[in-house]
Order: sequence, then C-alpha cells, then structure tokens
Amino acid sequence: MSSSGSYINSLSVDCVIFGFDAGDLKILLIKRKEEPSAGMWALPGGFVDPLESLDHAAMRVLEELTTLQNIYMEQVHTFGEVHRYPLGRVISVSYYALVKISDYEVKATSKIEEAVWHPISDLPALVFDHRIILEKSLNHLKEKVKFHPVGFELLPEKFTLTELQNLYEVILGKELDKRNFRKKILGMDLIIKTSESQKGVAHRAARFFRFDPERYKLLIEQGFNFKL
Amino acid sequence: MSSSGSYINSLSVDCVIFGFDAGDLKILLIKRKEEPSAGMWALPGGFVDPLESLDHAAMRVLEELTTLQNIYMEQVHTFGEVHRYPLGRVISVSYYALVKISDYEVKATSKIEEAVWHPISDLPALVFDHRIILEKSLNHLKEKVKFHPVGFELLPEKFTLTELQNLYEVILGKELDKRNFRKKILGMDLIIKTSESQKGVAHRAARFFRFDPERYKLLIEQGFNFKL
DNA sequence: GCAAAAGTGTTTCATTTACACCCATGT
DNA sequence: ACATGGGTGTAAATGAAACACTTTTGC
Repeated sequence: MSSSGSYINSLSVDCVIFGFDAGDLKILLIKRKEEPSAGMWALPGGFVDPLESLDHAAMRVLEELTTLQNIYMEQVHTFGEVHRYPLGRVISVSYYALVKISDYEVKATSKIEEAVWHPISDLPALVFDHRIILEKSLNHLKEKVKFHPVGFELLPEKFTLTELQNLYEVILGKELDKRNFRKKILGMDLIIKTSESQKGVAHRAARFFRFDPERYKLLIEQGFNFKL
Repeated sequence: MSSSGSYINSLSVDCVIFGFDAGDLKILLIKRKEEPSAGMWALPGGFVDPLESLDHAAMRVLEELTTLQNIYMEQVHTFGEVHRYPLGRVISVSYYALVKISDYEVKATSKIEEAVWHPISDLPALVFDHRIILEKSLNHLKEKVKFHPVGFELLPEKFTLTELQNLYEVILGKELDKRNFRKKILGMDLIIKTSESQKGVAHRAARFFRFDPERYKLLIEQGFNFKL
C-alpha cells in the first residue's frame, strides 16, 4: 500500500444532459472557448471546488448552464486514465441529467458558453474522452429506463401516450406495439389522465396524461417493480 | 464555472471484495494499523499513484492483498463528501471484486495488514463511510447477478448445482425452487456437466459442473440475454 | 370527404410458478 | 435401515406478443 501521503490531482465533473424534443433524444453540448481544443464541442463540466461535494459540483455546473433546478441527476462513472486530458492529470466524475427541454427553452440564460442541443443520432466530434463518457451515460440510461420510471423526467408535465411511446422507442432503439404499450403503462397505475386534450391538431386530439410520483412512492413501498 | 485552476485533493480507491464460502456471502476486511481509527475494520484501499489509472490502482490494492490475478472487478461509485475522511479531503473511487475463496485460501500471503473474511450478515463497525460504500456495492452486485452470469466468479472452477443455487439465494435474499432453478440454468446452455462427482459425502454424490465463458461470448453475439 | 393520428380487445404463444417422489451414498 | 441431500416432470397461471378497425379533428 502507498504511504499515507496525498497526491495532487485535478478533479472535475462532466455532465451528460439529456433532453427529448421533436421525436429525438438530444444532449446539450458547449463549444469550448478556452484552450486546449478551443472551438471544439464538449460536455458541460467544471472543476470541483475544495468545499463542495461531487453531487453539488455537478448540480452547480448544470444550474449555471440551464438555470434549471430540481433536475433528475445521477452519477455514472469516474474516468481516471492518466493521459485523458492533455495538460495534466484530471480525474473526471461523470453525471447524467434528464431535463424537460420545454422548460429549458423558456428559462435558458446560458451565461458562459454557447450551449446547443444535438440529436444523439448526429453528434459532432467531442474533445478528449468525452465521446466515451457520453456513450457510457447513454448505455446507463438505456438500462435505467427499463426498470425505473425516469422517462417522465424528459417529457413536459403533461404529455400524450404517443409522446411517451416515442420517447421509449427512441431510447430503447426499437418499435413498440401501440396497444400493448398502452395496456402495460396504464395498467401500472402510474400515470393519470388529465382533463385536457391537444388543441389545433389536424386529427383527433390526444388526451394529456401526467406522471404521479406520489403514487409511485406508494407502490414501491408495496413491493411494486416498474418494468417496461 | 470555475476558472481553469486545479484543486488539491487526495484520491483513493476502496475495494469491496466479495467471496462465497460455507453458504455465506463474505467480504474481506482489514484491521487498520494506522491512525486515524487504528484498530477498526476497513475496506482494503489505498491512494492512487500519479501515473496509474483508477482501474490499475484498484487491481494493485487487490493483488497486494490477495496475490490473486485475473479477478472480476468493476468500478461502482465515487464518494466525494467533503468531510467523509477526518484528516482532510479524500475522494474515494469504489470497486467491487468477486473472488473464489478456495483459490484465495491457498495462495494468500497478506503482507500488510490483517485481512479477514466477514459474513455480510454479521459485520463489525467500519471506519468513515465504508459501511455506505459497502452497501452500495452490495446493491450493485444484487442487481448485476440478475442479468449477468457473474455468480460463477465466486465459485470454484467446478461446482454443484446446489452450490450455485445457494449462492443465488444468498445474494438475492430469497429461496428458489430447485427444479425450476435447474431447468432454467441448464436450459441456458452456459454450464457444462463434468465427469466428476463429489466424493465422501453421506448422501448421493452431486455432479460437478463448470461455467463455459467461450459459449457465453458466442451466445452474447447471437443476441442472448442472461436472465436469472 | 379525406388525410392523420387517437383510441380500443382478443387470441396465441412463451414463460413462470407450484408441487412430490425416488435415488445414491455413508454411517 | 435410516438419514441426508441429489435428481427429475407436469399442469396451471401469468405475462408477452401479434394483430385491425373505428373515432375525432382540421383542412
């Protein structure tokens, strides 16, 4: 074992921020303004302050960028290859976040850097090992949605069943049967029919539903397991 | 966002080393000889050297302790609460490892510290936040075994179906039906019947089986999904 | 009235669960 | 001969998958 001495390292967090819009899963990237790799696209990130936790640092990065709060966020993996960053050794703890783009677009005041949503099906080259970080988060998300109702974090408060189905189809990368999907999701008793419907659409208006987190907590306590 | 400056942190890895023996899931703990908390039980761990990756550091800690190599190991989570360690800020990246205790007991030359297997059902108090680190790894393991054939990493090369079933029962924390278990596991075509059987047991001798990793790779390529 | 998406049940098939007795070995 | 764990199949219930037509709305 090493002596009890400490080593100097830089510690950063990088955030993979997922959104869902126009039928596409997207992530928020910033265009770097500083060297190294100025002008290239990168995951939003920053150094961890000496007196903040990792979770706090990740939240801070996200809030500074989007002005959003109460975002679903989870640590994914820590990247510590010696030469992953060209100017010295930097350890990066990655987080992924799920945001409702509809909220974001209203409030965004991205102070620092140019932040743009990119569809995951068409991503630019990323700096350093950010592509790998992204892939790891994406895989994590794909596994997560199968057994936890996190998909709702990506949709507006009120959504149609078709929107929900599209979301799952995009994340899981496969088509789902409409009737089976509705049967299953409604049978779980997790989403509630609202009194509102779409307006001004050139077809039969779809009913809006909303997720019921209280009900979910209760079901969990009773041993319920979400399974898509 | 912070300026591009770096911050000084200590970075360590802590290993949750699982073993299975006498029908019990166990973890390997060391008795600390240094302050702080000398004499208390702790997860094996150590500082990350400036020129080694995180994975390398974790492997090194494990090999120094057990002299084992080619161990199944996986990063779980990074703990970064500001005051988790009393003498200063230390970030800890946790890993879990699965070892075959039967191998270990032959080769062990634990050089540094007293290392003892403790059944998870009866653990001593642990230093710092090691209890939380352990719990997180245990939960991770519980989820992992359901969908990945990692249980075999905890058993000897050759094992009986009853041993395998006991292992799963202990990890999952519930009883399994003998006939259904055998039907399912044999139906996957992942384990091979050897020509050997138990000897000297006071009942009908059980057949030994072994896991076939080549076969598993092949099945994976064909889209097979392990599911217990 | 036509284009476009919403909404709705039944049948078939696959998977999971429940369950009980005979077999081989050592003492 | 008895105690101990090894080994085996079938039937019922549950869950998953396949599948087509009617409804509502805007143009």
